[in-house]
Parts: sequence; C-alpha cells; structure tokens
Amino acid sequence: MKQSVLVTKTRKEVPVDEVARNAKLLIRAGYIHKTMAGVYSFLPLGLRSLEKIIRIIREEMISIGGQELSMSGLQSPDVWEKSGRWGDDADEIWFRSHLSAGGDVGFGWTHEEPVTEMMRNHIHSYRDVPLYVYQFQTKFRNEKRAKSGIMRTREFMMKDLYSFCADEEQHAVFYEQCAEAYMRVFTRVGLGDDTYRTFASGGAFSDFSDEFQTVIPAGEDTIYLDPKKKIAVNEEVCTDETLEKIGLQKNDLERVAASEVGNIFTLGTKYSEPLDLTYTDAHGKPQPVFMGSYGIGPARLLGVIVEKYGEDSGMSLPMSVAPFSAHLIALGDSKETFTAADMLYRMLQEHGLDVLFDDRDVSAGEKFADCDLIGIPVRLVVSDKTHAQKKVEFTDKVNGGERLLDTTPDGILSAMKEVGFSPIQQAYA
RNA sequence: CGGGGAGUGGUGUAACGGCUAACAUGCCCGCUUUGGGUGCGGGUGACUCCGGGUUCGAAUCCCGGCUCCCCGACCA
Repeated sequence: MKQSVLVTKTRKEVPVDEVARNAKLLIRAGYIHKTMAGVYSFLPLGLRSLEKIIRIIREEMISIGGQELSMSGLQSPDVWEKSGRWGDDADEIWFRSHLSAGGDVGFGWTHEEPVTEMMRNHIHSYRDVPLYVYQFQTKFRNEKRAKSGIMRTREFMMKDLYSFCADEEQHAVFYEQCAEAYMRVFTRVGLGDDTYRTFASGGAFSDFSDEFQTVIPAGEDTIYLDPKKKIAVNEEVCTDETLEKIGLQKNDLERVAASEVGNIFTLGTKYSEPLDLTYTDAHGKPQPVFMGSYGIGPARLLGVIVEKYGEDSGMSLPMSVAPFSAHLIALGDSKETFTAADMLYRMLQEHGLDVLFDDRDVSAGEKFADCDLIGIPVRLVVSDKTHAQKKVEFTDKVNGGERLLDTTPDGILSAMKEVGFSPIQQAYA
C-alpha cells in the first residue's frame, strides 16, 4: 500500500488521557481510535495486525481439530437463567437491553451457555464426540473500570473454543493438546520466551485452571514463576498447599507482574447438566457431555506485544504481527530515484511481499520518524545514494543491522525470509 | 462501586474574577529543504464539556450533571 493514500497519519503528540504504553503508541501510529472509555475501533493498520494474529490462532485451532463457527452476540436470558448467570447476583458484567417487542436481551460476554444449548442439536451419541468448535467474536463486558489501553476493554474480540468430550479422560487429552497449541500461538506472535503456563483458580471440576501469563512490567496480575520448570502460579492461589500439590519449591520462585494472554478451563458437566446436554453411551445410557472452554483475546494480545516491543519513540513489531512486512521509503528529490523506488514497490508486491511504500512528498526525517513509530520490522530505503549504486538499503529493525542489497525481488525476498518473513504474510500483500 | 484528579481550536498547553482567550503543533498557500519531524512568510481553526447561580464583569468562584484519567474493589 502507498502511504500517501493510507487513511491514517501518525501523531507527534501523545493523547493526554492515555497512560498505557500500548494505547499511546497504537494511537500515535494510527492503529486504533478511542471511541470511549474502554472501547476502541481498529483502523487499517491495527486491523491488519489483528487479522494476522487471528490467522495464526485460527491455524493452530484447526491443527487440533477445531471447527470455526460464529455465534450471535445478542443473547436471550432463558438459557442463562438455567445456569444461574442472568440473575441479579451474577449479572454485573452484562450489558442489557430490551426488545421493543417485549422481553430482555443481553450482549454476550462469553458463550458457554448458548454453545451448550446449541450443541444439543448436534451431539446425541458417544460417536458424535469429541467435538471442538471455536469462533472469533466480539464480547461485551460491562467492566466497572476499563484500563491499560486495549488490554482491558468493554468490547473486545475473543477467540473462544469449546470442547465436548465423552468423559474426563477423553477431555484431558484435548486439554493438553490445546495447551500446546496455545504455546505455539504465543511463540509465533513473539511472546514465547516470556509466556508461562500458570496455575490459577479452577472450577467445579478441577483444582486449577491454566492461564497463560506473559511477563511484562505493565502486567496487571502477579505470578510466581519457576524459570527452570517454565511454569508459574498465580498469586491468587499461591499457597503452601498449592505449591506442594504441584511440586514447586517456594525458594525457586520469582514474583513478577504479568498479563494474562489466554486461559483454558475444564468445565466438566457444569453447563451440560443444567442445560441438559447429554449423549447416549455404548450401553444405551444417557451421559452428560464433559466440556472445556479455551480463550484468547487477539486485541489484548496485540496490546501485550506492543508493551513488549514498544519504546517511547516507537516500536518494532515481530514480522508475524506487523501490519506490513516491509516499509519502503523513497528519499531524495530526483525523479529517477523515486521512479526506481516505485518500480521496486510494484515488483515486491507482485512477488507477494506486503509492503508499505512511503511515497509521500515529506522530509526524510519525517519519513524515518513515521517508520520508527509504525513498527514494521524491515525498513527498505531507496535514495539518490543507493540508487546510484543500483542498490536498496535493508534494515532489520528488530535485530539491528543494515546492508545494501541488489534491487532484485529474489535477493530482497531471501533477505526477508532470513528475518522471519513467511508466505503467510503474502496473503496481505 | 469507594477514593483522588481533570475537562480551553484537530492535538498538546497558557491565561490574577477584567482589553479582541495566548502559544506550540497540525491543516491550507508560497518559497526553501531532501539520510532523522528543515527554515521563513501568509492563512485556517475555540459558543473555554453541558445546565443553573454569584458578580458591573466568569475559562477562572459556587451548585448540579455528563465525560475522561489514576488508585482500590471487581475481573472465566
């Protein structure tokens, strides 16, 4: 895409009502727009990043047998009353409204109940399970206090997967597969080294649930981690008894701030029983379905990535999630140089590289500053100087290092691959 | 939901109860500049969040409301 036609412009000044680094940078760079407290819109750059994250999650969900669907945001109270999550005690999280035809309606903040209800139409026999469905969907939560930029919002995209198994044994296999898939997601988006599977408060059917916590200074949770074993315990359940149960030594633990990027829950029959989701077993007897739920918030993930990869002056995002893989800058006044840059831009696009081409008539300094801010990990510069040598300057912003390359697509693409460009990005060119 | 803070051009700020609400940035025009937000000149842009009140006079003081931010509580 040519930057001259990009919807957004960068901003030099930081919006005063944002404190979180992720929101400051993402607003300045033109990724997001704040609609109101805890509610953000995604602009073209932000949406491209979000879509890349979604795509990675989708691939990993497919790899463990997930089938994508999309459920409604509007919710009927009926089904929630059966689980006790509509009444006055449990409802602070709800956004509610009324149907003009009469009756209440809620805006979904999770989907255990409706998916359980829906699956009654599709699960009848032990032959029908296991089954895994997931969706990317906007959730609404009436948070009393939104905070931390896009990390805790009232409207947000969530990937939620629900598993339906015959029994606990069958469930345990998938649960571990999903945990592994989650770690692959976090690794692919650049958070692998800092993300720990973390014991957290469980539910009716297990001692613990598993959270995935990424260590960042801005994290809102406190965890105790064992760096050697690569596992952690959320402070809220970190007692002597817990540590003994999971085999961790108090002295090995570090206390750090972290942000929750995913969680997986064993639900057991917590929802299948009240909502009457059963299957007929091999002996002809009805059995409740054994369920689990698994969540990742793609937008929050982007926030955490920016917290990790951002600085005050800008950011360098991992290739896998940056809105474009390369930022091509044309410098200098000469028409020949610009034409060379323009030709290179078109060639790279034809070869499947998603490149943002700064073709604007602004100063060199402004182009560099924007490049630093927008956070695309590879910078390509065509200037009078490089053009005279028929070269292009290639900068790996993440690892550092600058070199001159021939202006051939093959040479540039192989250099791109060395720094992590993969064919996935090609869909975005 | 408890506590604290704040609302002034698009953005960031200034203005003792008193002149036509100032400055920077952005945006537009002209020239200049082209490897780090170049410089100069001209221009555009604000019912000072809303509603009451006090006063000869309110951006400024008082009351109410709304919104935003921070801390806490809350948080599948």
